[in-house]
Amino acid sequence: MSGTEERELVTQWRDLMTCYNKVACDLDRELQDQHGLGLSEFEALDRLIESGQDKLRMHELAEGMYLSQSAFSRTVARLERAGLVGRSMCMDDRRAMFVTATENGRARHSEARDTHRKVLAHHLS
Amino acid sequence: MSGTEERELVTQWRDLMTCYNKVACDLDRELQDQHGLGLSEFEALDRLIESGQDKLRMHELAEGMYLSQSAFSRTVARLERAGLVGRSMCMDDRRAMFVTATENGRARHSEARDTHRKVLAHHLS
DNA sequence: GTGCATCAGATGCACAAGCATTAAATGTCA
DNA sequence: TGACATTTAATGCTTGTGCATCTGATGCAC
Repeated sequence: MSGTEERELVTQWRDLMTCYNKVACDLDRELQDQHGLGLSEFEALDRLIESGQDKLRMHELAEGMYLSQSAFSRTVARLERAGLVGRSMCMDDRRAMFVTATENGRARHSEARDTHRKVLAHHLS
Repeated sequence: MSGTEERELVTQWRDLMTCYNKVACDLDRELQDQHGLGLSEFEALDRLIESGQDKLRMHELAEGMYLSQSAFSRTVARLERAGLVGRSMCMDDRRAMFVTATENGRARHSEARDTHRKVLAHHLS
């Protein structure tokens, strides 16, 4: 790997970090201030509702998310504590838990969605 | 904003999150395991050494970094505790602190650099 | 000079993250 | 059936982060 290639790689990575952190930070602040939702909370809620499914297993919802298993588990716990999702047993596999959006959850998501899209539009191309 | 545009925006953002978190997590783990350096620690050390300057003010070094002021302050404190950088008063402006890489700091950076570049090359185009 | 805004950096605090571990249910194979 | 590995999700623990605040030093206007 040449020195020039290295430099480009590092520059690319730094740009990525800067961009990600700017957006994530701004997004988190806006969602928190205006809707009382953290970034990962919104993300989980968003994916749950947009899946079109009434209920999803934890594992299915976690799929494709950027969080570790433990962080995800706690995120859903926070959403549940806030009354935005409900959890129920899965009878087919009693290890698994179903997650469902509550009415409050859908309402909150609907409100927060605009903020989310607006911040993204502002930062990304 | 049309629905299609929205979808693209969200997809773009999710890809960015996924990519960033994969790289950051992997990078942090490798740097930590192999060299006892956290991601931000390496980043600060890297920028300090690559600046070509013998010493930099905290503020100058923080410039362009993705961290908040407090997080950056603590990062340098950790580096100092590890003996990788030194801090000294700036006589021109006694509010400011100079940061300098120590011999140990340069050595550690030199070792870690390869790991860093390798992980980046593996993940980024 | 005095007063006041501003700036550099450190710190108290609350919280979300990852790692390792745990508990219980399920799968597998003899 | 019984023993053992695997999977699903939760939890104890430590640590890094951002926000707000604090302490000093500097700049500026009067």
